[in-house]
Amino acid sequence: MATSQTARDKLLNAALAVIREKGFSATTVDDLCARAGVSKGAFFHYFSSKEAVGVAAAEHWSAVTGALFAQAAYHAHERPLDRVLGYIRFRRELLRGTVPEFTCLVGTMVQEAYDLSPAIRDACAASIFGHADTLVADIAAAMAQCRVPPTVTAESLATHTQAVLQGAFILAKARDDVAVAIDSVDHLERYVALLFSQAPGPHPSARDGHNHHPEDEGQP
Amino acid sequence: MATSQTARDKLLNAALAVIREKGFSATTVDDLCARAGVSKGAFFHYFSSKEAVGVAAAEHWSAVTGALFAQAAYHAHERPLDRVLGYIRFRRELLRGTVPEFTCLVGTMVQEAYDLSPAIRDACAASIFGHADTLVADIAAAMAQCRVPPTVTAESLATHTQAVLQGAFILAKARDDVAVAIDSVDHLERYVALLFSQAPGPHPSARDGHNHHPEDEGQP
DNA sequence: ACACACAAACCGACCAGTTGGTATGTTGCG
DNA sequence: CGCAACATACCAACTGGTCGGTTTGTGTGT
Repeated sequence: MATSQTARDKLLNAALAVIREKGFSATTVDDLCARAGVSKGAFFHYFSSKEAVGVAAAEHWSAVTGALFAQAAYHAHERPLDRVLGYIRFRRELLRGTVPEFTCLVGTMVQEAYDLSPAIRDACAASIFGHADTLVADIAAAMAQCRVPPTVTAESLATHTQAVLQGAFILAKARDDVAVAIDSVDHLERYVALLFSQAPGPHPSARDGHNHHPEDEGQP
Repeated sequence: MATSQTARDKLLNAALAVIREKGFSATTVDDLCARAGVSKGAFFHYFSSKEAVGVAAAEHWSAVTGALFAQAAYHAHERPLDRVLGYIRFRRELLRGTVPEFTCLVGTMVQEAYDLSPAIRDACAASIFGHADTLVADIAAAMAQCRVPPTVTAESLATHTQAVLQGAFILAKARDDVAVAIDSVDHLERYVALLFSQAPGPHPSARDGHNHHPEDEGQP
């Protein structure tokens, strides 16, 4: 119900917005109270400390984004690879509006929380890697249908997609421009397409050596 | 140099360390003074504000890392593609020690500075994209020798490498483990290798390797 | 229907410690 | 001297957090 939104909900939604704009450390609890339109007493009624609202905001972020991706259309593709590529294209479509509107709350927070608060850092890590885990099944299914280099695992490719996205957000913030983020997502899509573009025969890799040129490592 | 290190130098080096650990907003000028072993008066003698030391730290970071990469060995490779891959491998070798020791100062700062200070954000952007620019010539030369998809540009691939690295730092911070960052750099190397290993298109004659280098940047 | 008990939700004034920044020095050297 | 390079003491504003109090909702006995 939008009408019976409790002060806790309002504070949590305010936290998503303000922390994405200013970062966690620069956000004051008065900021959150003002944005939420509640009093300081209400804040400390629901959250024992500023750190606690950081943890709760990360969990709230996981819930909100989890619902968004769960209902997205890319799951409907029949071929696993199309679901993976569909996910990447969906991420690109989300790159709209101002920078704080499409960047990732937990990616922003974890940078500051690394030293500040293990609890917040763990909540952010759970959000990022939990989201990555939702891709693993599709990637693994695609790998079962198509030969990829043997050192590639579904888990590492799933986390790599998150690395590219997080890095794209940083570059977009630096230049204050979405275009650079879109470019990186394009590269990510191209990488996945290339990885899975080899012939689908069940050949155990004979030729598939690691790309080490025998002539390099010469002399500096 | 080490003998006559002025308070400004000590503060700048302290800023590199502390801001990478705690982030910019959570760093106080007293933190910097304590780490540098100087007084607050010295701080405000050299820097007009906390924001000013952020800008100066970003510029100092550019100078330090610029020197590190300028003298690295990967420039010595003859084939441009080997220089590009050598850069990526060099970045992977730098992933050692604790997380705050290998992460990127300006990548950390720009997240917080986006809303806080345009001056800091611009200094961080200059550092990131200035570093990316040092790769463009080698990538362009590699593209001249090998066919890649037509939508790929040297500039966008150069910035993409930075996106992957910045994202890898975030994941490493979240999990407090270097391994996940190394994995992403592996994927980046594989992507570049795949991009430049495509079938050479309609003209196989242009593919025969080290024939003519339009220009060299000999740098022992 | 009504009065009452009781707890959760919420308010806003207040506090002690911290923050960025300043004013006023003191030192050392050409 | 005169000036740059520092140091010390200090301040006004702000910060996270506390505390007593008020409102609102809910169940209960009558």
